[in-house]
Amino acid sequence: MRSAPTILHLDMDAFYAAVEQASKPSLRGKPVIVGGLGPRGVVATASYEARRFGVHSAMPTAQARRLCPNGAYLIPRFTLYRMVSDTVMALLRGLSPLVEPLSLDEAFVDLEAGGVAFDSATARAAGERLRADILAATGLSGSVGLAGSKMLAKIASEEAKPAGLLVIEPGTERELLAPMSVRTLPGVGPATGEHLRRAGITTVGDLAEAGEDELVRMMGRAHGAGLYRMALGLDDRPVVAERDAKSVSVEDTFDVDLHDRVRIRYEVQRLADRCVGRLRGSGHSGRTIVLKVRRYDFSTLTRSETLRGPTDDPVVVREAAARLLESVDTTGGVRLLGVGVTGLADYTQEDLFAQADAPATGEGPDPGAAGTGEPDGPDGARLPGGEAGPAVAPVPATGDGRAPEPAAERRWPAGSDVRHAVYGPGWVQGSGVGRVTVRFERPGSAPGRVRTFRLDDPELEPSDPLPLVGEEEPGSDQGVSDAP
DNA sequence: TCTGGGGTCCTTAGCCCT
DNA sequence: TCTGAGGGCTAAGGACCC
Repeated sequence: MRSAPTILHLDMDAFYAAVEQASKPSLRGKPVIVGGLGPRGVVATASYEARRFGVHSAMPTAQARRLCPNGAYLIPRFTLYRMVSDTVMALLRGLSPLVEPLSLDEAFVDLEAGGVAFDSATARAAGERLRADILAATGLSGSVGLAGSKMLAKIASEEAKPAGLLVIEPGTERELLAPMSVRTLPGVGPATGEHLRRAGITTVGDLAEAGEDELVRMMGRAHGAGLYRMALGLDDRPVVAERDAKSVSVEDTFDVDLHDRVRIRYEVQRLADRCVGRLRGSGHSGRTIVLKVRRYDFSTLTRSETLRGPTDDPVVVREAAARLLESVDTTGGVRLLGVGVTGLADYTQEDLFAQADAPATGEGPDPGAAGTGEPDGPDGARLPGGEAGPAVAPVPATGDGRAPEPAAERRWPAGSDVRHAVYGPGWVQGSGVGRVTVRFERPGSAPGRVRTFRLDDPELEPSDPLPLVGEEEPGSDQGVSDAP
């Protein structure tokens, strides 16, 4: 806890939705909802216009559509969000070497370590400047909280939303926190909130009054003691740049529950391959393989297995996941499957040998001498009769069932980027009954026109997102090359 | 028509070892 | 030799966050 409010928390306002509005001029001022669009999708971010209809994060998209039938419903475009996020994080790093990103749209900055602030006035000035710089660089607004600790800086930015800045002066925190709901505190979610409520504790003041012993008795050692300290406004966690990842995982929720065991095995293999792809991409190998299964009734179970050494071999991960699946009862159906790897190590050449030490079983279809010496090769899970190789196995002709997947056809998810040979860049507004509707506009343009094409129109193709700011600065030339 | 995806941290329990 | 305490590791589940 320091004596000047020099820890800054930045939270971009309705980030995904705001990026979409900046990117698609026709959506500015309109309700925009970004999230999963399938029957089981949920809202990731709703614009402030959509929030007025009662739409909020984590709400099922189907419910959002009922509340706000005229909103624009878009799939997330993480590539673009990451680009914008990189720009914002670079501005933060200009303030201090100690920047701790929490997600694409949130970060802590230690202003003191950067030498840009030493008291209230200088901290506020740095925060105001930052907001202006972010607006200039991205066209987006963020909210800033400044305080003497991470917890309070985060609470401050929450209170400042949207598009504001709030400083919590050291010394004032206890009286400021006292009347707030316990749910304000980080780490207090629905379960803990309800637990506390049943004990008559609803505000942070109640929490402080309850005392540490009582909270530890109720919530356990770590949680209880932590809660008590937070209630007093005490938090001395440092801002930490460069956190190491601890696990990598992928998961899929299916539009309809899966019952067919062959299909379930196949999906687990695909997830294992995708997981390894991500693992390798991050330069890691890992030792513990985790299978996650969410059943038809939403009950979730996990099964894990720890190997003798870290691996990034798709065959090893696939086989471990297949073994784990054999211990799970899937009758009744599964709605979600996931595969993860924890116990991460930086990938090194030695890891390969650690895996290769046991005698290779199978016919070793894999390059790189990574035989998996697992004991008794598993059951029937050998199926996809060909490729043991890289990611995305094609649809296997499962001898004993229907094809697990419909043949790939061109799909145009709402919100995705496209380019038309004649009309240039645009985005998919909707599709159905053999048609796709595209709006032709770009970040710097006026709201664009809408045209409709056949789903298989050869002149239309998916494309990469355009940057929000930069391509066409006000002064520079306008649409020289590719506007029709 | 309920409830995504990618993470982190904590707790509990069983096992093995000292 | 038996018993107990305590640490480390593994496995499973739960809560929480964005």
